[in-house]
Amino acid sequence: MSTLAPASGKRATTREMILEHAYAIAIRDGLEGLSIGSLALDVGMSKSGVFAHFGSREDLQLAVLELGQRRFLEQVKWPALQLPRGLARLRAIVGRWVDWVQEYQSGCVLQTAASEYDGREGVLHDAVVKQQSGWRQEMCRTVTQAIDNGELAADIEARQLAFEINALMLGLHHDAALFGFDEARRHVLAAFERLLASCSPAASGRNPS
Amino acid sequence: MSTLAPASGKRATTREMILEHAYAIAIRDGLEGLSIGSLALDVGMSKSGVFAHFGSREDLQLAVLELGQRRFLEQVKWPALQLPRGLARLRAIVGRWVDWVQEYQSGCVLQTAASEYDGREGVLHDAVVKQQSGWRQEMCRTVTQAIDNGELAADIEARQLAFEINALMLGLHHDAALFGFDEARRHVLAAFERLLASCSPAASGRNPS
DNA sequence: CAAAAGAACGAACGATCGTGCTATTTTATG
DNA sequence: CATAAAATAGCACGATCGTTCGTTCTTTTG
Repeated sequence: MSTLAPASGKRATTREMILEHAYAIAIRDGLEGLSIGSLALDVGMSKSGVFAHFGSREDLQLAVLELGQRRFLEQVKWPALQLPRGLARLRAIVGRWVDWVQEYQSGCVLQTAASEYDGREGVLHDAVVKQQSGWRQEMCRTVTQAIDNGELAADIEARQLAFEINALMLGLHHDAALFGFDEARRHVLAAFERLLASCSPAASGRNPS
Repeated sequence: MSTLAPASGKRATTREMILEHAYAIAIRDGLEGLSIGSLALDVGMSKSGVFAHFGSREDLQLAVLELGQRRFLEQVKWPALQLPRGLARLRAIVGRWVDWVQEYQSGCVLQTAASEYDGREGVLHDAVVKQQSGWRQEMCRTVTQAIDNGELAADIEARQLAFEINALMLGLHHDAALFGFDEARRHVLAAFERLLASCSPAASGRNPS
């Protein structure tokens, strides 16, 4: 029992190493474009060796999707949680979200998966819906906290504002990939600031109803 | 030369019939999920019979993409052109665009293709970029005409507003597919109206700079 | 060091992929 | 109706797909 193995055991170690490569492939080619053969070639193992670590291709895809979600939360959510609830946290989330899109410009696994599996049914579809609706709910919660703080107008519909912010990030992703990141970021940040201004409790104008 | 053949010849006729089926498949499975074998099974022909109508799979995908673009323009752009230039036309475009998303809820070929080929290079990537940037430019032009008409504030950046409208439609597509169309439409229309209001020349507030 | 356990390999499977080639059938022409 | 031309079918190819199975190599355990 003098296991010098790195705490997690060899099995888990190589599994994570494989997942890392799979994640990189999925960023470029999507979860549907991820094949066990090319993955094995990439990690320098045999097909069956790679396959043995996941019961099936579907389980591999699921694992990659979960890795993407974990990365997203680590990079966007957790750091923002250190800021006080409300507007400050909302700004931090959006800022880090923009950085996230910049890092994975040519394909965030979560958004790619969303458009790959939104029409089909199956385990992956369910996982995508769960992931997307969960994150949306967290965005709603943060917006609600900003309202409770009095930092956003009281008559704001949290779901409406969360939808609009999400749409802006989709637009960022789309434009960054096709036309270039810099201008897309300018557009997103300008739109977000104007959106917040129109939601300010001092604003006399219309709010996202 | 007593051709009773329907004007376009048999070749073109069956080609269009095949394209129709390919379009339907691409809506569900994307252009990458479109295979000649399954398409042949769908139209009730042999693989080689279908293949002969397009020089390659890539040309088939290109043809489907072009069909999608033609459909989009027919359903969204052309009808809106009958309205006077400016704000009325912009509203018509957005309205018909929403209807378009409703019709092809589980996958507009254009958006699917955009997310499939934004990271790769090749003929399809180029076609997608050309299509997307062309349409964006048309949106910019309509916005500019509304400004020239005095229906939108003079200091509005057309590219910014066009980006925001496109982002809203991406959000509609995303939410409609994952969470249901009706609420997504509510969100989009509310956001669009608020966006227009904030761009009104009478508005004292900030505009999309 | 020997024995048991685990991890990776290599080969093969049936299927499907896109793409050629050659018949055969269907259509249009004189 | 005969004949040329076009459209489709049929077959096969090399590749790759996900998956299974038995063997070999490596690691851990007693």
